[in-house]
Amino acid sequence: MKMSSGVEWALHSCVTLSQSHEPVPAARLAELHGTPPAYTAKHLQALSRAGIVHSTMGQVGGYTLTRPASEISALEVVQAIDGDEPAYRCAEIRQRGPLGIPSERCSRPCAIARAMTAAQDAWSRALAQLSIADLAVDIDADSNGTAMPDIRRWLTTTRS
Amino acid sequence: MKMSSGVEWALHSCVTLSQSHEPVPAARLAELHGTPPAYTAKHLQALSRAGIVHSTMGQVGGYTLTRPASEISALEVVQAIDGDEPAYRCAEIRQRGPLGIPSERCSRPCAIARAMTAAQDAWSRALAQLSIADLAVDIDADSNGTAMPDIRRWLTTTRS
DNA sequence: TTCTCTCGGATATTTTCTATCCGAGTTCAT
DNA sequence: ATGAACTCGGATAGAAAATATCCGAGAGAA
Repeated sequence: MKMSSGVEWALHSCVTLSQSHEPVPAARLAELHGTPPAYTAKHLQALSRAGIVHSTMGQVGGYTLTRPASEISALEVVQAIDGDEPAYRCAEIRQRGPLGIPSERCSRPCAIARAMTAAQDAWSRALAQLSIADLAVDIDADSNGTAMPDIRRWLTTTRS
Repeated sequence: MKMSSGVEWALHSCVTLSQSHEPVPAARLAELHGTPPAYTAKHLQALSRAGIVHSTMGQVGGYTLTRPASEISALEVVQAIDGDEPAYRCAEIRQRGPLGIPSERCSRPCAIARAMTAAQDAWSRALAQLSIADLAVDIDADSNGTAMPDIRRWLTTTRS
């Protein structure tokens, strides 16, 4: 049970985008984060499909957040990249084998599946109550308030 | 982020083993659950390595639980099969790129990694407070009290 | 109108998971 | 005591998924 490495890039990208009201190209995000340009772009496309970022084509195009960073949860980003299907998928073992239970008697999910669903719900709640804006604040605090200004400055001044 | 399908087989196997004080061979568990025999055996070996089940060799050998089912958590079984390393592994993006933070300034983990760790902890807690005995009770209740007696009867009477 | 720069989906490569087989070791019956 | 049958255990192929990449389609600026 491991998460795609793209999740990390996507979350960092969203935090970066929260610092810019102008479109930021995928190649620029990849350069800032030191990640493979083409693969980073692919993950941003997933964010676009999920409605988290908006893509602008053309010469001064790039990606922008579709909503305020405080209204985008970390869970949305994770699900956009890693998929929204639960980690545990019940194969209905209880219906198989010599003691298999007929399906008409299986109205509610298996007890094991219920436990796994409850655990995943706890995981989801923890990420749902955390916004991209919260992450930006935390990252900025870790650097004594220099990280976000540095990003804003780099985005506006530096040109490849 | 998906969990190995062997987790489901392992949990069902542990519930079944909790109904027998005599060793149950891997092939028998596979037959009962309708799962691939060889692959089921491989997962039981993982449980053995984790100290959850004890293997007995020889003609009347098989697997038994090393502890009472009430003292074996679902989390232990999941970690034995799926591995105990966290789903999110921070690649330290904050240290890379033109705005990379020197490693000596990264005493605590990245804010994103902290959030992911907190989410995984919530998930782990939900599974840690659930025992194999609890699962057996729940599964039995779903069948109006017929499932566990049926398993005990099948284990003692049926012979391949 | 032309050109440059952007995103988007289709395409190879690597890694992981799934599934299987055969040998080492142990116990029971003779 | 001996032999035979049954068990687990690790090493071995095959399939699926994730990783990483490239090139074409589309939009805006000059």
